[in-house]
Amino acid sequence: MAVQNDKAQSPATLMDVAKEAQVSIATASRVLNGSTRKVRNQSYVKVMEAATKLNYRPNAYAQAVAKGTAPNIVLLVSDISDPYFASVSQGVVKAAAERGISVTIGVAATPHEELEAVRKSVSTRPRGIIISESEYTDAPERQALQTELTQYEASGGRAVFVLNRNLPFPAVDMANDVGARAIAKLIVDSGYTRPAILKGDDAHRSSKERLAGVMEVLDEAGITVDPKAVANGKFSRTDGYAAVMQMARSGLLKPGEGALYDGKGIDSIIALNDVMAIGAMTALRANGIEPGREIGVTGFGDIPYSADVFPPLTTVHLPLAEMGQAAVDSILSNRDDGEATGGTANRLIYVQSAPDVVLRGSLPRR
Amino acid sequence: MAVQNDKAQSPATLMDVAKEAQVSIATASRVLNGSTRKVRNQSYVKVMEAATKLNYRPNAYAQAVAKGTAPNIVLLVSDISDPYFASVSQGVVKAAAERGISVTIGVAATPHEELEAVRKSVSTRPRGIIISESEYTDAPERQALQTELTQYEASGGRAVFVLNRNLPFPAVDMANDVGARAIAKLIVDSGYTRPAILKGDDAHRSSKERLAGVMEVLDEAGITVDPKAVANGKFSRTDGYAAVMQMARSGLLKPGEGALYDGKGIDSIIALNDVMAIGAMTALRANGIEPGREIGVTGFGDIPYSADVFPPLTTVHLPLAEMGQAAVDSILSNRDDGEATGGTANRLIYVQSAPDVVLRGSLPRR
DNA sequence: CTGTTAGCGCTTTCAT
DNA sequence: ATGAAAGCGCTAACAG
Repeated sequence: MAVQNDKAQSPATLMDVAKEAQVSIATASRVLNGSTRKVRNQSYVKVMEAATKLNYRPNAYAQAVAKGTAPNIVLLVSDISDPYFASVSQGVVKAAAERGISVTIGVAATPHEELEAVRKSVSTRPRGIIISESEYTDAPERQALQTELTQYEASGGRAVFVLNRNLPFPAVDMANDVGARAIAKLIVDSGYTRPAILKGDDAHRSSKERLAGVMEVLDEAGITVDPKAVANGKFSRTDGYAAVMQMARSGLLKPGEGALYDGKGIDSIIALNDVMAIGAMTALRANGIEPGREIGVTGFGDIPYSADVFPPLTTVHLPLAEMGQAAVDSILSNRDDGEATGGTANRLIYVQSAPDVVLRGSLPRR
Repeated sequence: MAVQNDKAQSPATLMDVAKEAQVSIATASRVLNGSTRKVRNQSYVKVMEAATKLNYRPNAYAQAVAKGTAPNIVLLVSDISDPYFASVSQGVVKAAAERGISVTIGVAATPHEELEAVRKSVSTRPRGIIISESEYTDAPERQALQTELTQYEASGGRAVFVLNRNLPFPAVDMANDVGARAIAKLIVDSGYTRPAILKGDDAHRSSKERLAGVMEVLDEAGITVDPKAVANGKFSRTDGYAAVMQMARSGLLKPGEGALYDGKGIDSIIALNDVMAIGAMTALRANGIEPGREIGVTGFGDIPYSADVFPPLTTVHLPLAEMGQAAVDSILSNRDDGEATGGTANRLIYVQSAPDVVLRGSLPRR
């Protein structure tokens, strides 16, 4: 019976390589990792050969400890499987990969989880922390989060919010209000007069801004939104679906029966988010109502699949992936560039493209 | 003018805490991180207070170096924004988080990138590497990848494939053939006789298995698939769309004109993957054909949004998130449990639920 | 160009 | 129960 020799065999270390190549460990380090190589060609070759032979892989953690930082950033989202976050993540991962930086994705759905996630992240001393969270601007954890991030920045890290900045840190932002006004204008111009609105939590920054923009235009147009036609929810497919089902159950959807708009029912649904809009469309169908025909629907975000539902969703285009990239760029940018403008704290990072309306089939002219 | 004191201020270290609490660094370590705490209550309190006061956060890298491993696993996908991967990722992240493990997500779209990603991952000495890649079972990198992973396993790591294992390592698998036969049977039983098939690359394992299952049933039913009605592509929305557009351009879609099935055209589309099916439906519409009415459509996977397209997609349900969880479980499971069954190499990890067909509107009876 | 030698922050025997 | 000290694998001065 063989000796217990199938134990885990640890990977070759720099020292192993140095020995094999008969050079000092410092030299080995220089050729294998160091930047400006000032090594004799002969040693270089010897080290490379030894490394290959031993299948050497540097220990990233040891490097990180020795250097003080590691080439990685962490991205916090509330749900990776939400197409919105998926698109942002894609941009983040791509931009990071191009710079040789890896990204750790953490999921945090509640303010509490978020705080915990940030704490854990800080332990990892990343170059930056991107928070692409979507809920709650005012939670009890808010203060603790701010403290944590401030501390983190003081130690050289960079915190960046994406689209829903609710604390004094740099943030990638888009003109939510502009997009909201555009979509509302389209509603008005297309002849709709009795909209329902599907919004997010009032503490949700983006939702609030979009709502404000929409209301402004509606007001100007002399359209009064029936309070009963404004539904709350999270920015999720499920809540969009639920909101419409609720309206249906209350008999608020059908003209005549409904108490909405003096019994005339709604003629459109303005969802402040694409997935809500998609959920709403499905719910409409579940009630025998053809979305886009009987009731116009609009979204916000232009996630990839908004073009594949039927009728295809008219929505506001947000450059999701670019926003993710911008966040990474911001983290990796020169650390002192905020000095001149009074610190980095409140810097807003705008992505080039504007939030334009994408016209598709879900909102035909009346 | 103040001294340059706004420099990055490094976070408190264990030593700082120890000093502050007036105990040894070892004691501090024990209360803050060590498992079985055998520390006097008094010291415990002192250390905790000091840690809080100094806002101590352990340096994860230093811990990793000292311990030899770190609590993290890496997940490789080819595209996070694909709902399929997003769902799997969700399961992975969730399961990992429950065990206090963080997951680093890497994106690798080509075999080459994949190999590079694995190499980089290994540097990070993770507990495990999950590969949820979808293309190419035979690429030149294949051998190198196997070597790399074998080495990795030898050093105590765990490699796990998800659904598309193409190398001798453990894999989370589902009975693709069973699902495929079921969907094909449904096609036949529903009265369809002239299907088009949208498949992935022939080197793609899942695609191959599904195709085989479908063909088997079709054969049994005496249905001969017109070769021109079989389209290749990647498992992507875009390729599904493109495949159908291509058929349309070639005049293969419409009865009479088409050369398919003796000029009678296809009556259904069997996509071996949901996103392809969704792309195909949109393409059908772009050609004035109503999916689900004129031409039946089926998918495979049951991604979240397959219920939101119209008509809702009839597809094979795959427990995506559960598969991700299973991969994590496998990595974290006892390392020696494979011994009895002749090693861990070829172990297949089946997830409980079966690949059942989900009946929705896209495939009405004829 | 290359080797020596301190650390980096933390864990973990080994004594006490 | 607690402290001293030896690493973990690697980088970065600092001398040659």
